[in-house]
Amino acid sequence: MKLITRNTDYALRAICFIAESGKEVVSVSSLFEALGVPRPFLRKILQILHNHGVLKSWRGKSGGFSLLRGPKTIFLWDIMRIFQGRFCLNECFLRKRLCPNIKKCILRGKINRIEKYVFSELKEITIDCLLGHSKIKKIVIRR
Amino acid sequence: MKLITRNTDYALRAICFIAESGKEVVSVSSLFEALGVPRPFLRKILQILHNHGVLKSWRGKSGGFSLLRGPKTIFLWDIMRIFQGRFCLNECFLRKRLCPNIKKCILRGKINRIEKYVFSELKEITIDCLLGHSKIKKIVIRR
DNA sequence: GACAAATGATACTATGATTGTATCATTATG
DNA sequence: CATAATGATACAATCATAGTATCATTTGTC
Repeated sequence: MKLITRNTDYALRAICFIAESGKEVVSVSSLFEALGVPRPFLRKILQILHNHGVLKSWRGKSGGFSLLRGPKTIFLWDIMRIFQGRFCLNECFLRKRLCPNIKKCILRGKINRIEKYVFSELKEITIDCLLGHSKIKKIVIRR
Repeated sequence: MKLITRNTDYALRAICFIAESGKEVVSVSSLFEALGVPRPFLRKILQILHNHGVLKSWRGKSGGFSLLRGPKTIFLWDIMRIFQGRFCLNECFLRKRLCPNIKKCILRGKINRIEKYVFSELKEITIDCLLGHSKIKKIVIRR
């Protein structure tokens, strides 16, 4: 079980790369070469990020994508929400129906406590947290 | 994303029911009636629990399953391991290969910290924790 | 001993989410 | 006006989870 799915992961790699590239606009081509993420999949992911107001896009020749906001104001949590929907560690179903015991369930309470902690930790993480911040502007593929 | 999958969930329900039933041996039939879990699936789950030394089984007419150990010595963690394998919130893959950046990855470190906490919380939970412990021995369907 | 009711073992199927591909339309640059 | 980029969107593959089916074996009861 993964906390972060592949598309969120790829999105993060792409955003970090754009943030660290120092360029105004980064094309799918250069992202593809740098990250090794499947090209059409990467494209789709970038378009979704654009549609959700994370990236700015530039169409036409020498077009590409750039960040709409600074790395300190882009949160991992938001990216996860975009690709993974509502976060929930509990799935209280019994044969596709809500479990009839949901109110009394002791385990549910315990999982919810854990979930709360995980939430709060994840919510702290920004793209800026994930960058290398090395003085030498070396491009590094990172998650 | 679920912390606990359906089969683990059903296994827990079954174990709790057996623990609370007060009977020596509980058949799949009675578990099925009480829990509403798909019968053949339930059977499979119980057999797996038996093979992993969680349940004792009694073959032949009026057979069934019983707990091999007391509820205080059966851990949620063990049941999860049986059905969900090794617990891991990180999946550091890039196109089916281990991500080349795995050592420097900052996100990885953060997820691992969260994982550690989740581990430690889950490891505390025993079947006994999940039981109702009401004086009146009322059978309740619970997770 | 025959039958019925239980589990043992195991192979198969269905479903759904994730992951990825393909294609055509549109836009901007040189 | 050709080319290289994104926009939109439908389609396909893969995989894990969830669930089913079947035959063999064991045991209690009449």
